[in-house]
Amino acid sequence: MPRSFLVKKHFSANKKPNYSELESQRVYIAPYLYDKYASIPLIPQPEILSTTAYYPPVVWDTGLITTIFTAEPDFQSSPTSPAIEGSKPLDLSSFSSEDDESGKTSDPPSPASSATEAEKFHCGQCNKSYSTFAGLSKHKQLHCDSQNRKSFSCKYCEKEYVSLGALKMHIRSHTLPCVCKICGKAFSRPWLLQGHIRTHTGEKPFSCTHCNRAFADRSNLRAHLQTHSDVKKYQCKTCSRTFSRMSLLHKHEETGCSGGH
DNA sequence: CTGGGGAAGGGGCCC
DNA sequence: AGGGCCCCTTCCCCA
Repeated sequence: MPRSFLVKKHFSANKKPNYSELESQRVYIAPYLYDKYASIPLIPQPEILSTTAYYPPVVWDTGLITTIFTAEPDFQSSPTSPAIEGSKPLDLSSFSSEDDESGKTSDPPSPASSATEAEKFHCGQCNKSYSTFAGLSKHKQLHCDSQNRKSFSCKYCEKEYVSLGALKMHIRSHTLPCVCKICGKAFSRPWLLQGHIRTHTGEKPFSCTHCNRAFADRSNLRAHLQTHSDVKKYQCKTCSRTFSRMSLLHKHEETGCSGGH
């Protein structure tokens, strides 16, 4: 069943996008998806056009996919993108629940906790460390340099951001420039569209090493891995019962933990 | 009712 | 400085 209820419609009537600075932006297909790279000049759909300039959407169709497959790569595939090598399932054994316990958790990322001797740039305000000056500068701009903080307000909603980049990214959630030609769903970012495309292709590159299941989404695999663990990640403070997902814990708490489970 | 899967949104960090 | 990717989280559906 389509989950269009979760997808903001691209043709909202009260949208009046006119962000000229975003006009020239193109949406790229990430290289790790099809092992090719393409820059796609786009033709806005009539129903989302206004008399003002508009943020051009990506329109997916089979012809586009063909273009992607035949396009000359414009840059090398990112080494930090282990994801998709053809349609070969990925071995995510490193994402076992044990690793999750010792590694990243739902806690906010803590640069200091992963600090190495190379992280020699320290924030005087909060003592966090960064390996590069650029990293420290961005941190200070976002969090610890209040006198330099600026407010970039979204014209579509009440949200404010401390950087133009953050605002631009947020605005995409309003303009939804990435449109699936197959079903018409619109997404804010190319990789969200990529994930969506997998629902059409059936591609599931993330496989569980404990069973034969495979997943289209890494996070879903991570959640699945919890089901193989006796002691799950999310624990009720009242009854100590553990759950594989935070949502299940929340549901457990909301329905009233009796403390005796 | 509960647990798990599918799909998607969005913030933060790294390059 | 900005794009890409990772990760967490949420929501809904279904068995």
